[in-house]
Amino acid sequence: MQISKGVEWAVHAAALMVGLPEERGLKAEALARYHEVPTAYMAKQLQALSKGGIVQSSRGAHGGYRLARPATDISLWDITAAIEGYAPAFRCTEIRQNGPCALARKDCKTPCQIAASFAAAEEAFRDSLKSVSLADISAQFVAGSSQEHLLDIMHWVSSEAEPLGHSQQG
Amino acid sequence: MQISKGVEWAVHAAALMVGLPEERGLKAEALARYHEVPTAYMAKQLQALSKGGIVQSSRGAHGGYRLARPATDISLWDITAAIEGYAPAFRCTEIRQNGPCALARKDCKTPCQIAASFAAAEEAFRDSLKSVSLADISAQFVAGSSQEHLLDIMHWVSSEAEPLGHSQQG
DNA sequence: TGTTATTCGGACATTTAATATCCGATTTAA
DNA sequence: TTAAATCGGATATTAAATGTCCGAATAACA
Repeated sequence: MQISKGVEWAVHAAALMVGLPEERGLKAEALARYHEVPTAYMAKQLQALSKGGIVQSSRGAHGGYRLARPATDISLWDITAAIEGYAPAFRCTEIRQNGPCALARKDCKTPCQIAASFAAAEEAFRDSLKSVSLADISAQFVAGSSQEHLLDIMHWVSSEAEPLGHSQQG
Repeated sequence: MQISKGVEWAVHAAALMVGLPEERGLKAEALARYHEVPTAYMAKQLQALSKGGIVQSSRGAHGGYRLARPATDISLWDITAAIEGYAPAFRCTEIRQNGPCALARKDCKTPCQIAASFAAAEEAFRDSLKSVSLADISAQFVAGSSQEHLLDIMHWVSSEAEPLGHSQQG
């Protein structure tokens, strides 16, 4: 029951993109460098975010990534699902249909109590993550940081942010 | 983000043990055979349950397993934790302390908003599983099953359940 | 009381998934 | 048209989950 390390990186990277000016983006290498993580693997997470519609990407010279929609419309669950997929963590293999007291397939239309209980727990997990947006994360971060540190970040972002080309392909 | 298959087996096995008469147990091989799963791997899960204090074990001839305490006092979370461990699924690697805008270690006494949000989601997951006991699972199962099937199971259990020895070691 | 059959417990392979990396496809700007 | 730059998918490597085996310990029986 491990959440991929890529989720952590993806959320941090997405949170950094909240502060990007209009029509500007950050390339994968810069996003990796900001947190000192391996560039190629960071790039892989960004590809997943792109496929999931969380970020827009631009290729070629002066390419990069930026959020595909307002930070208020991106939840932590959206990012987690984009990286980890939507498959439930608890996999019911229907072993109740096995063995000397096996249940017939026709009597297994509804999930067993065990599978249902885990599904409910996972729903509670999802709902909790859905209730937190990138905008929330960003706002709390700003509120809890010194002006010095915030200026430091703004300076770095504006020095790295490039005006994107026009081929933004989701 | 996968929950081990062993958790499914362990919960089903534990649910079967709810119906055991006093002072009787089921051996690992029988518990594996009941659901047609590999004996050695089922045994491994039972060892984890034993270490976690969920079941009592007896070795030697006529040995076996039985629940270590009332089914009302064993939650799905207890079983999940015994198999998967208590480590949180989201691992914060403190990457906020890396890179050109790194935070100083002394400013990282409290977890970041991202780690805190995932911790809250996991707590919701745990709380949901804690609210379901083995007794609940068993009761719902009985309520939803035909008398024919229930008799079938009772017959199998009483034919397999052995009177345990006196070396019950937790 | 010793012996033997039986069962649990931990150490040991194998397979799958997560982690990390590289090179080609595509686009922009000059 | 060319060349530089960046994303995207295919490819290695490592860690974890899955599956198996044999020794340690116990109880029944002679």
